[in-house]
Amino acid sequence: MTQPWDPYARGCPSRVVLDRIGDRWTVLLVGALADGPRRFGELARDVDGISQKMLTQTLRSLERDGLVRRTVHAVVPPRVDYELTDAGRSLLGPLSALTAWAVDHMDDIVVAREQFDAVT
Amino acid sequence: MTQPWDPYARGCPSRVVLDRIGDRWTVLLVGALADGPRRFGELARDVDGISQKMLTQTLRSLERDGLVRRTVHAVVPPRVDYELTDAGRSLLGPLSALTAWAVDHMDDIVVAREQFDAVT
DNA sequence: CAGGATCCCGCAGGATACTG
DNA sequence: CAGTATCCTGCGGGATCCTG
Repeated sequence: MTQPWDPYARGCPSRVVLDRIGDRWTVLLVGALADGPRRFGELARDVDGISQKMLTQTLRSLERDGLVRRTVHAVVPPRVDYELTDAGRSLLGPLSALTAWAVDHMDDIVVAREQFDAVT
Repeated sequence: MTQPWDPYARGCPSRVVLDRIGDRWTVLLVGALADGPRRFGELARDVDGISQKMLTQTLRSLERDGLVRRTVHAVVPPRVDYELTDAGRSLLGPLSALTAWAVDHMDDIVVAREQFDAVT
């Protein structure tokens, strides 16, 4: 239980990673790439509500972190594929556990909120 | 695999939950409460870098979602305990999987970033 | 089609001061 | 001690227009 690293400490590298997860779109995007390579436009359509700017930006961050590989095909019109690296795929497990939890508990949470708001 | 709910859809309640996880402090705070009840001041000290405002705010959100229970002891000086509810504790599993992943991969990620930045 | 470049607004969130 | 109240700023992030 005693971890060599303390995620709660400000300087800890693992916290950097947690911050990345804490990005609104990262989780959604990794999930959207779960089933294989996707093109820019596909991702824009799949992840509801994301802007091109955020899509580009998040994709870059993931690429920078070595979680996503970007492949440019020299054709016209341009074609660019994004796919998870091995590291990226390894994140899928923990993430799906999280979304599963989300789906399992969303009803309870919605109810809890309504009760809380009713009192306040 | 085919979920009845689509977390990628904007209106899906599960997305609300994901947004909550996507809060910078939520994950850290839930982790800090893992071992049992904690007082306000303890949490402020344990979670490095959090401001009082954010601590209060995040704690409220968690309480509102039914993940944390707030107990006020009528003594002077005031004493307030925060502890995870059953629902809150159920989040611990998925979350620890995530932090474990973070600790496991942080080195790779740091290296990947340096390489990426070196090229760019 | 895949993005880069800009403009701009809202609000997350920090710092500080005050209170029961 | 455990907050609330207020002020203020950075930047997250959307909308829009442009290019190879």
